[in-house]
Amino acid sequence: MTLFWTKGYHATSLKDLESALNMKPGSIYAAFQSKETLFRTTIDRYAARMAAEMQALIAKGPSPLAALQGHLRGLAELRPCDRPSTACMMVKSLLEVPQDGELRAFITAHLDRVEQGIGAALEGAKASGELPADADAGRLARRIQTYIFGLKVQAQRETDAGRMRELCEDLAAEIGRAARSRE
Amino acid sequence: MTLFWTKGYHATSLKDLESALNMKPGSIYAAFQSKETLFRTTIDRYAARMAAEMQALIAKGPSPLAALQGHLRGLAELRPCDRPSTACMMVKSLLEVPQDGELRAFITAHLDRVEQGIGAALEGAKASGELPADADAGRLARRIQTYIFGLKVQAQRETDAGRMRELCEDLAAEIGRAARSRE
DNA sequence: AATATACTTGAGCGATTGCTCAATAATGGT
DNA sequence: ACCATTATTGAGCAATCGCTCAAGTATATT
Repeated sequence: MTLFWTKGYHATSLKDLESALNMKPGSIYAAFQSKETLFRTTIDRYAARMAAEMQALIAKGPSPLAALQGHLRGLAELRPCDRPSTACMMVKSLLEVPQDGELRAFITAHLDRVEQGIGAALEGAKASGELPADADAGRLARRIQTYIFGLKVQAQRETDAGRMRELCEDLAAEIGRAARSRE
Repeated sequence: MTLFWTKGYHATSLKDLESALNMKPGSIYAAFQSKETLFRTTIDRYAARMAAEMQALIAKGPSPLAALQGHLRGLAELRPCDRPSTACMMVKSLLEVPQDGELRAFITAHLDRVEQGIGAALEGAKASGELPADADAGRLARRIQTYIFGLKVQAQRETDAGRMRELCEDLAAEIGRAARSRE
């Protein structure tokens, strides 16, 4: 996963995978049927972790909205040393994979699931009164996901930690404002 | 450019380039010294066009801020048939290229320039009173660029045109609100 | 201990990668 | 019309790509 995450699908060779997995080509092809299938499996695992983290985050936080705001603020602390890459593997893969291929559909399906996860959390926020009853949870969810995408791209190039913190703060605050006024 | 834009750097082979440029390998290596140099040249050209479009947009619009808002709304109309890809070639390349390489620095430098272009336009907005005099132009510029990044990623997966329009509208409106209140 | 089953090995396949270079064609100056 | 210069050609290089498979090694069953 680290390999695909950092180098991307095309730039990761089987030699890379052999040494990382400590397996010879034959074993790799016995376990996974092809490089693409292995990649797909990796994406699955990554998506599952992503969804679980999101779930845990929302469950642990004081409230769904506060948790999501906290998540956005947390993106300021992304450091290349902690994780393989500050970028989202899903977004990297989305942009790398051919437009009309099945891999593309596979990835977008996962992103849809994450978006719906956020949406479900926001529905919960509506039920508890944190969000107005007439708020459009799906629309706000899409917006939050867009913020996350944008922030993780920025994290790839931003060198100044302070500015990154400002940016995350701005977007987190923005979510709060958007939630207060009805959409 | 179309090739690198749609397929990405690694997935574009010299055979692809040969047929697209209608040149044999020798000529390509006489004109550009390597695939990477050709890619770099392409990025340069793309960045120049990007900057020029941005400049033209701001010059043509009723005001800098309105022009930027209009640009965000315009992202809803991105269609794969118009341009090679709805994604930004710069962002695609940023995510594909190795973290510490010189190509990375090359791309981030271009993105910095675009950000500063937006910042300069916002300074103009301050001068004309469209933006409060104490507003942080650079900070807002970074935010707008982040929105653009996020929206162009979303454009890669969003199938529903209406939802995309909503999203762009939300972010465009948000820029207006952020500009009105001081940062 | 013998046998059946499952997993691993690594040499090497054909195809493709980015790229070179001697030979050839086109161009421009006089 | 001539030659010097510049540009193009395309066969093909070494290296690498993703991948296969017969042979070998470990594990489980009896």
